Amino acid sequence: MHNPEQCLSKVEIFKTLPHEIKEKLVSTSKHQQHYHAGSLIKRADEDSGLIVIDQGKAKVFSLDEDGNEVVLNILKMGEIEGEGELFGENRTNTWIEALEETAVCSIDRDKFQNFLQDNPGVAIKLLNNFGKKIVQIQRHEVLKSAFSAKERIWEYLKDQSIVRGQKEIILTLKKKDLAAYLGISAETFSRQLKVLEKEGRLKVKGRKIELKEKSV
Amino acid sequence: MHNPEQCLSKVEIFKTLPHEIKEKLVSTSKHQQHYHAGSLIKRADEDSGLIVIDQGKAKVFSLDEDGNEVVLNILKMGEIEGEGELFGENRTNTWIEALEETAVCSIDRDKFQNFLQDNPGVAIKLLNNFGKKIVQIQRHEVLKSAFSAKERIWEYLKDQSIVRGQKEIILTLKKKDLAAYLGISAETFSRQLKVLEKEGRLKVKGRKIELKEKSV
DNA sequence: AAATAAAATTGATTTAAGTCAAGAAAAGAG
DNA sequence: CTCTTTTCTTGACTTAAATCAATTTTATTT
Repeated sequence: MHNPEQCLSKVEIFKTLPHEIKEKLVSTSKHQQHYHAGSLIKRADEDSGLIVIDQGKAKVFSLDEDGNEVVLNILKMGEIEGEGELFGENRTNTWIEALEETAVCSIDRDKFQNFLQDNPGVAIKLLNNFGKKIVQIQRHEVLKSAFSAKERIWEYLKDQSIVRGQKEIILTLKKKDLAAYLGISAETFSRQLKVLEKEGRLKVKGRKIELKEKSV
Repeated sequence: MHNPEQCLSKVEIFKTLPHEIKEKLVSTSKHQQHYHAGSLIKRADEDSGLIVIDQGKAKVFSLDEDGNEVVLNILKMGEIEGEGELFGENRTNTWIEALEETAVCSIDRDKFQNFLQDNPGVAIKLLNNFGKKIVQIQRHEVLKSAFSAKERIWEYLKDQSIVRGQKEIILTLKKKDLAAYLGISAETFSRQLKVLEKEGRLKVKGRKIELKEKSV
C-alpha cells in the first residue's frame, strides 16, 4: 500500500527534508486518494489545501461564463498545486480533473501555513517553486497569445524533445487533451500536425512523433 | 529628493518591517532611476533583480518570434516584479517598459536571497505575494483565452469598478495599452467599447467610462 | 495659438481557427 | 474476438478579430 511520506518525497521541495521534519509534514496531510480518468479531484469552490500528485496526471482548468474550459496546467507526478488556495487573496476558480488513473495526497491549508512558520527553509524553497511556476505560466500565456496553432504545437514538441533529450517523442497526453492545453480545438490540432508533417518537420506514427534533424 | 526607503515602503510586504531591518534592505538596493514613457526599464536578457515601482506605470511583456508583444502585466506604484529572475529556473524572457514617467528602484538578486535567509518572515509574506500573483496571472490567462473581445473589456471594467468602488471609471491606461493588455487590437477595442455603449451597459466620455446601474 | 505628433475611431477586407457533421481508427468492455 | 465507446481525422462552412488604410480627435511641442 502507498503511504503519505512516499508521496511527499516525490515533491522536489520536500525531498531533502530530514526524516523527522518530513514526519511532521506527513501528520498534517491527508491520506492518498484515488481518482480515475475524468473524475474531479477538486471543484472550484473547494479548499483542498496543497495538492500533491503521487501518481498519474491531472489538468487544472477554469471555466468561463459559457462553460468553456481553459486548461491552465497539466500536473504530473511529484508536482504540487494550490498556491491560489494557500496564499492567494480570495478563493480561486480552478478545477482539477484526473486525466488518467491518478493518486493524490493533500496538505491542510492552515497546518501547512504553520509548518512553514516553523520551517523557513521550506518557505524559501517554496518561493523558488513559485518563481518557476510564474515563469512557466507566463510562457504558457505567451504561447497561447502570440503563436499560431501550428507554432504552438511545434513549440510544445520542441520543448518535449529538449526535456527528454531525444527526437522521438511519445505523447503522454491524449491529443485532445494536448490540444486543450495548447488552447486549440482537436480538429485544428489534427490538421496542423499534418501540415507540420507535410513540411517535413516531423513524422507522426499514432502517438509517436519523430522530429526531423535540422528542425531541432 | 526621493530616497530608497520611501520607495520600499510603498511595497505591501515591506511596509510593516521594523525600521532597522528596512535599513538593511535599503542597503542592498539600487537608487531610484527615472524613465519616461516608452523607454525600457529592463531588457529580456538583463538580470535586474527585484524591481520596485516607486512612481508611474510599466508594462511587462514578452516577444514572440515575429516580434509581437504579449503584455503579461501592468505594474503600478508599490508593485514588484522579478520573481522569474530571482527564483525562476533560467533567465526569463520578459521586457519592462515605462508607460509614463516612471521611477523604480531595484534590489540585487543575491543580496535579496541572503536577506530572505535572515528574515524568514519576509519570505512568507513574499510567498503570499507570489500566490496572489499566480492567481492573477491565471485569471488574466483565462480572460484572454476564453472571453470574446467585448467580454474582456467588460470584465476589465467591472473589475476596475469593484476595486475602486464606483461606477465611474477613469482609465489610467491609454486605450491602446489597455487593448494590448487585454490581448486585442486597438481597433477591436474601439469597436467593442462602442457596442457595449449601444447595449446600454456603459457610457463613454473620452477616458471616462460610466457603468450603468443594473449591469454591475 | 499653430504646428506637429500620437492616439483613437471608422470602414473595407482578409484570415486563422472554431463549429458542425460524418466517418475512420483506436481503445476498452464483455 | 466481437461489440461498444471514445478518440482522431477530414471536409464544408462560419465567424471573430486581425490587418490595412484613411480620417478624426486628442495631446504635445514650439
